[in-house]
Amino acid sequence: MRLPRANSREKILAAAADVAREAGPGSLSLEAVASRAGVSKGGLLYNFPTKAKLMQGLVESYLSDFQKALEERAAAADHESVLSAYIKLSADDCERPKPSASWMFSAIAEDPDFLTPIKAFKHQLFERLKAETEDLGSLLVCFLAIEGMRSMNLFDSDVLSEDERKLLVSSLLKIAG
Amino acid sequence: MRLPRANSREKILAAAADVAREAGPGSLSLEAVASRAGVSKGGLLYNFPTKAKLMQGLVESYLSDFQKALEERAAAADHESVLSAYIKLSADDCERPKPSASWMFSAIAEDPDFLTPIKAFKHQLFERLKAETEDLGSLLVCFLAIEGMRSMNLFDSDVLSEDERKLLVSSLLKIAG
DNA sequence: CTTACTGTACCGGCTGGACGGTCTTGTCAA
DNA sequence: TTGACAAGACCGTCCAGCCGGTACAGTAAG
Repeated sequence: MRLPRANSREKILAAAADVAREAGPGSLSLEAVASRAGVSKGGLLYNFPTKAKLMQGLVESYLSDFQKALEERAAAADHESVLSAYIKLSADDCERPKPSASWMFSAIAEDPDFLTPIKAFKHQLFERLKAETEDLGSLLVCFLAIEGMRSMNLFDSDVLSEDERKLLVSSLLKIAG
Repeated sequence: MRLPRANSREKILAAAADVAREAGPGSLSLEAVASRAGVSKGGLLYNFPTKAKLMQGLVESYLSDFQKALEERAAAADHESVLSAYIKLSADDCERPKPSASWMFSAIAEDPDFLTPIKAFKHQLFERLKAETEDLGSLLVCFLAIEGMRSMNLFDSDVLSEDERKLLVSSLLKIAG
């Protein structure tokens, strides 16, 4: 029934993220992903020969999406710092009530090393921000606070109210200068 | 070989945390925990009738340990705020290179609801801090930055150097007032 | 135009193994 | 004797990975 013109890879990746978010990270099985993506298990394995490759694909697409979004924001208003762009981007990401990256937990359970590229990316981003910021203390506070915001969103922990998050973002932007 | 009076429960809990940390959160099986704790599978199931109960035990002991440590610190120097105590406690916790709570990933994979008590605890802590702090903006930044520090430690992400972490902590303490 | 070949994309059943949980039997200390 | 385990066999379930098909698409010879 060869579907006309669908990029199966992206469909599968999106389906995997959906399954992890909705059924829980522990329910991210190949069959669940295949069924969700409207693809047979064989078709899934054709695109991703192993579960590890699927996880890797998830990480890579996550990272490239993030980098693209960050670059776009940083380029759009070149008078503002990368740090500000990062703050705003993260705030927008965390606006969405449901965590979009629950699959990360599945990846960690599979093998903690899957997160290595993400760590490397963060390290690189941090170095980039250091080069642009004069006050290291402020940068540290901002960077870690964003990290905290992202982690809370990831853990689906709604400790902060809407207003509080807005206040947080504005405080961070002020600190960032 | 019945050992005299060793509290098996705690031994098992500690073993579970060790297994998750060393073999990865995905390798936290009952057999692995039992073997690590020097206990038979039957013995483990005697103490924790089900895996869910084991996870629950992990969460509860984590929370009670944390609360105890926080209370001790806050009481030791009653001239300092709870926020300062929380900052210092978290800094000390993150000093240890290896994350001590990888089991959390296992718990999430098993069932995300296991984290509910932890979320509730954090919410409660946040409310307590709000009552004590006059500047909500500063509190938010501090609270989230600590969250970020803890999450980085949890994910075993060593983006910050030793010096940077110290600078961060002193910056936070300054913001906390 | 047709037939035959080839490669791509995908289907779906199968299996071997791991895991959680149960149950039975044995053992030792209080 | 009884409570707190030890030891491990056993079962049902689930799942990743493999494999043998299948339905096209493109190409190219005849």
